[in-house]
Amino acid sequence: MGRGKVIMRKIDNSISRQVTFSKRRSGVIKKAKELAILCDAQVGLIIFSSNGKLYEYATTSMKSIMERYESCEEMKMEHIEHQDENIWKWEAMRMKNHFECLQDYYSSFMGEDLSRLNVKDLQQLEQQLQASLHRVRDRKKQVFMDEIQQRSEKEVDLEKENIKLHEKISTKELFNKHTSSAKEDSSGDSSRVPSTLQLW
Amino acid sequence: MGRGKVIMRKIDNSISRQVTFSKRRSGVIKKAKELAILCDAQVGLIIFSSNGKLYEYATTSMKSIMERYESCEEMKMEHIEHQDENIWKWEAMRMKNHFECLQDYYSSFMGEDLSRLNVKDLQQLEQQLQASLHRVRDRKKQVFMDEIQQRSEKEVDLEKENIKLHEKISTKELFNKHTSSAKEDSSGDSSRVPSTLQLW
DNA sequence: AACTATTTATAAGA
DNA sequence: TTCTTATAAATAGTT
Repeated sequence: MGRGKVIMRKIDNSISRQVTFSKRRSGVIKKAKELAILCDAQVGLIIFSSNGKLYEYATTSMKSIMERYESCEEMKMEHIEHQDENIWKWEAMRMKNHFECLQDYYSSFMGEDLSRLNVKDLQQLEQQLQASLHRVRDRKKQVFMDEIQQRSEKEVDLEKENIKLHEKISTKELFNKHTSSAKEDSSGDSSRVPSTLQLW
Repeated sequence: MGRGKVIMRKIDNSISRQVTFSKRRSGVIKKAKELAILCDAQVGLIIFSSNGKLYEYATTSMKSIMERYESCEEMKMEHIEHQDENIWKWEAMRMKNHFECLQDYYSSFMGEDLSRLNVKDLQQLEQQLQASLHRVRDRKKQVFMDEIQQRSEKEVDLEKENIKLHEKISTKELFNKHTSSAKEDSSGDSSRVPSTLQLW
């Protein structure tokens, strides 16, 4: 909405960045006010300019909004704790969200014809995309590594337990053989259980 | 911006209020994102619908934004209390705040411990940090230059006034010499005052 | 700070 | 809900 389309990245020129900040800041605050009034919503908006100046808008008081937010967060946490069921689902959603966010940021570039951008712009875009990709990949790798680590630890524990159980059974059999006559042949079965892998 | 002008008051119809909320909520969040990206601002936006559902957007994390807000509020209070007392203290705190902002940005950008980063990432991070440092230094320099400029202007004014006073005194002495006999020797003192520097 | 050509957001309709 | 479209509103570039 202006004389030209705007590319979604930090405005290089400091002066025009400041001017745009001033214009858009008031725009966003106006929109927030309208949302609050029209839709009976509670809104809190905090903006720090790049030189660190604070601007704010809140329907009631920022303090009360932030308190309400905090209590909401607590509730969310509790909810997540209770559904320890599947971390992976949550993680997947987090990744999806992250990806969608990146897509949002860069879809404007992708949809446009890149021929309009100069070499500098393209290089910058390339770098940004690469950096983002790295972040996502790194995070993904980390998550996988954690999972493998966990599973490996569990495996070790199970193996140990397995060995103990074998020993127990062997001892019991020895005891049985010495104190009474053999009635059943159960020793063969237990010795056939593989000691290196447990498929639970 | 729609088929008709909209009156700024709570929408009566619950259904259309919800629809409008949904549309405008995403609009405001989009605007906030754009402001953050284009103008390199830090933004935190909290929205509660009239049914109490929470929606949010934050450039870094809401927690860090809120903390920064709190520290800013404190600063404001102190600044108001001490008023004009010390501009420099305030400036120092502003710089600190700015630095914390950068820290926020880069900690979220790179994850947490650097041991996981490769050479390329480290180099990139180094470059970015250097650029940021430059920004901070430039700002600092600017502040110093402004101060020097102010003082220099004040000095010039004082010098001018000084010269005028000297002239006045000289004239008076001349008048006194001509109209009455010499009683006191005060002319020597005034001529000894240096005309180029005033140590107030 | 204003202006205005355009883009963008969105109200109403489907 | 989601898409479409006419129109209001925001704003980029300019003065």
